[in-house]
Amino acid sequence: MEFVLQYKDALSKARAGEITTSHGLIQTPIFMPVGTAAAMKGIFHRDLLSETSAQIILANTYHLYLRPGMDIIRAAGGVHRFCSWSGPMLTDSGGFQVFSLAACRKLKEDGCHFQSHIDGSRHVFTPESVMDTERTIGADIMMAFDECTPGDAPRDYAKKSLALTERWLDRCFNRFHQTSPVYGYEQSLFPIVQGCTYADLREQAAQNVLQYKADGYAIGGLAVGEPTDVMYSMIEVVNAVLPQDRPRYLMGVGTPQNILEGIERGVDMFDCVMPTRNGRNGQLFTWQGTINIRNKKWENDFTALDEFGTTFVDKTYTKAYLHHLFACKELLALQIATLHNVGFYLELVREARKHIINGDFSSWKGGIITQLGQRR
RNA sequence: GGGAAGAUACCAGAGUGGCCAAAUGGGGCAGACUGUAAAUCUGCUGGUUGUUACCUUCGGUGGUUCGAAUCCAUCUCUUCCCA
Repeated sequence: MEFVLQYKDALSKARAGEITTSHGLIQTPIFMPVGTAAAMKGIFHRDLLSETSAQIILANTYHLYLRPGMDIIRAAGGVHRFCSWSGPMLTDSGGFQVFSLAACRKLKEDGCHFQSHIDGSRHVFTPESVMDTERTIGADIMMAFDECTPGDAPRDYAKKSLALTERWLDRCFNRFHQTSPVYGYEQSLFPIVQGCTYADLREQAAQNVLQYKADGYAIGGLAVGEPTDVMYSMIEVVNAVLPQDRPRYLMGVGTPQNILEGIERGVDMFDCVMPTRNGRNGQLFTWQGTINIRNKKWENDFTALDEFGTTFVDKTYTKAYLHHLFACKELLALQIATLHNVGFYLELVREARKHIINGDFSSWKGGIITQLGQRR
């Protein structure tokens, strides 16, 4: 994997660059749609490509490990072939499930002991086993196995948690270097900076990951309960330490506003379930802010779904029609809303990149934030 | 013509003397959702009022009772069964 930093904004930390992977180019800043089980809920990969111009998508180690299991992925020839996506892919390690499935797991020094949310069966995820699993899945970018620390963790816990993540990180890189790609193309491993909401822990964590000379670096453990302003300041602390010549990935973020603020602070890559999940729940992201298409006010609005939208659904369908589809719980509603939202997110980062290159990112961003609404 | 059951809030449907402004679904209205246990979850859904409180409601009318959606009488309507 290679990263070329192409443009740097004069008035902010915003950057535009290009990542080269074995499965193609990624122009940054980029948003990566989340397809946890190697599927974008409600969108054909074909449409993801042709309608939203998605350049890289996510899948999840924990979920793919449980279903369909590594035997099937290996037999399929890796995740790209299995799900028919020929572009770049990234796998999260299961570190987020340490957080989101806290109710069914025990953290130990060796790793995380999960009890499957599907059938209750027990599975131990160690840094080594996760590296092996991510090798088998075969994504272009593998994430280190970490503990995603809750945003409201007290300092003592955050410190202990970070220390565990750092010991695991060392084991991840050891295993990563001891093993080879299964399918012949290169894979990269990104470490994840934790440290919760404590600036000194974040800075120390950022310093610590530098030793691995990774192809890219991630900022994790944000947008997990802490105030948004705190998230922004943590990004600043970490990005001040991370190298300029490697991509920075802010994990799990976020709202359109969060993404613009992240870009302004030097983040290159984002992922979030928000456009897909919220879309399925009737929330549409637009340049005028979010709308809840289930609200009665759209019942007789026969204007285009989104006159500024870039996907075919935006001009093909009306707000009234999508409102109706949600009221009837039609499957088509989920497809339309999801495609629209993912299309919007990718248009958002394309525009950001364009304005970074044009040299007017800051003023453009200010205007857009006003348009979207300051909230969140 | 004879017999039986029933009428409850937008709909369906519990309740069968006080704890009932009335369970539960559905529908409706709004909100939440950030490395996906999520096509999910939460709140509200007679009126006025600040969660206290009061007022008007359980087919109509009239009773019994300290007190009625609940008991009695009667009327109207609905459904089913037998001819």
